[in-house]
Amino acid sequence: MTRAKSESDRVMPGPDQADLASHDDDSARESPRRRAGPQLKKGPWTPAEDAILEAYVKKHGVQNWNVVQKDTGLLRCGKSCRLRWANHLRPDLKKGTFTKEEENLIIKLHSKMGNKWARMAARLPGRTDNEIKNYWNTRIKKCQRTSTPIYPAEICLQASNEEQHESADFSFSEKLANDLLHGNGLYDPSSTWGDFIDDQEALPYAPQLPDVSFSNLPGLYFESKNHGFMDQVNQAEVLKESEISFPWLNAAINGTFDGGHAFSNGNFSNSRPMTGPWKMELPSLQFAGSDPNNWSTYSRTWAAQGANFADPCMRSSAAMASAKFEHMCMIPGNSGQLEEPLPEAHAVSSAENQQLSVGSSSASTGSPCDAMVETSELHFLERDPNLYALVNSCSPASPLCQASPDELPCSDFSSASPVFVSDEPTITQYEKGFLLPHPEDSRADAFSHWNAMPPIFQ
DNA sequence: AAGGCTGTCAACCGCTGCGTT
DNA sequence: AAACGCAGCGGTTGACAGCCT
Repeated sequence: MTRAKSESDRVMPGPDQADLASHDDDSARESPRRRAGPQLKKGPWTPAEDAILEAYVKKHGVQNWNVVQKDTGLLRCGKSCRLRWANHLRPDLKKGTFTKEEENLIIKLHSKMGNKWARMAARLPGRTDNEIKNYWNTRIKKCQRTSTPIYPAEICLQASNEEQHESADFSFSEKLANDLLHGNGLYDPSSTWGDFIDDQEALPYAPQLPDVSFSNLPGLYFESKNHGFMDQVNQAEVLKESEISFPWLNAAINGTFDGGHAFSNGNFSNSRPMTGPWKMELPSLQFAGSDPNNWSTYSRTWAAQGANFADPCMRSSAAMASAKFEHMCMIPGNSGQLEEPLPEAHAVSSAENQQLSVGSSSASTGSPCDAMVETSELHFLERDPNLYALVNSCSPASPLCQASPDELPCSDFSSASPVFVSDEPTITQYEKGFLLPHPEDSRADAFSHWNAMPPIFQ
């Protein structure tokens, strides 16, 4: 849809109008925590306010935004000033709709980064994170409505080719994420895992598997509004598949148990150091009850399921989701957010061998695994012989399973920091050919809109 | 013509990381 | 080490305009 007015033509409300609006705003949205001081305006900026802010920034530069209000008399908080400047008044802003090239770039970047709008904006000169975010959200809606792939094949292919030039290392995770993205309407059902590994022409456009898969892939299934994931998945097969298709996963878990190494961040690192914290978001699973002390039951229940996945890639994806979910959710004694939903999981244990129906609520609502898991609690494998057997049955042919614990993409479990929050990267080395992405390239949210997936998931 | 729907945009909110005290 | 403040980020919401029926 084309807007009648360009950004620059957009009619700002006049001062009177804005004032009226802001008064309404203030009375309705006044924060009780607001500090004493002048009543700050909210709502649309007036041209006069813009002029004041612009003049101030041109004169003093971008420094302490909270000072702006004091110095200029603007009745806007520092945050509001900063936002206004960054998104509208900056001289280097490019106005107007995105060009086709920019759109393609956004799609490509999103396939690599996920919802890292600011980072994407840095790659799009003159564009703001807000613009990109709005564009993407609109795109998501559109794709959802039309059941079209979020990542068009040509874009993915392009990204694939470029990445092959950019990196000499074939990223296992990228391949894997590619696999997952095939589920995004782009999946080639003829592809096998072997092909996946061997096929250098496969699309690495959606790299950074660990974060992708673990934080978001579960939602791919769990958030499906029309079908319960568990209605379709043979969990035993899923777990088995995980051994075949995701040796590193099992190896990682193995490492956790055997060598004190694990993917404790829920992320893997390549040779570059991991920087910054990592929070894993997990699917929202809604059960009728729970056993607060036995998440492992869940894995057994899954393993007992008896349906089939139609294609290997979906199984692969599910396997990852499954394994990760188990990995996290079976950890007893999780603190924080995990405890609250724990009772819901009780039904799982009491409903063993029954098919689970998985809720479709958004991942943001009280997921059992929406938690920061304490590393000190990661002895879950010891408590679940079934899973222990599973993870130890990792294919010996897989590179990572042959790797020593030190080679595994795992962080030190002895750390007291939360499992999925990493302050200190400890993973630096991988089996050759299985390099995992740098966190900064990780698409933490790339699959955050899986509920917008085409019919293959619906 | 009117109302509903959709797309676009701007802005706010809460959270997090980081630097400073 | 803890508290605090600031900057930045991502999610969400509301307003508005255009399209469709």
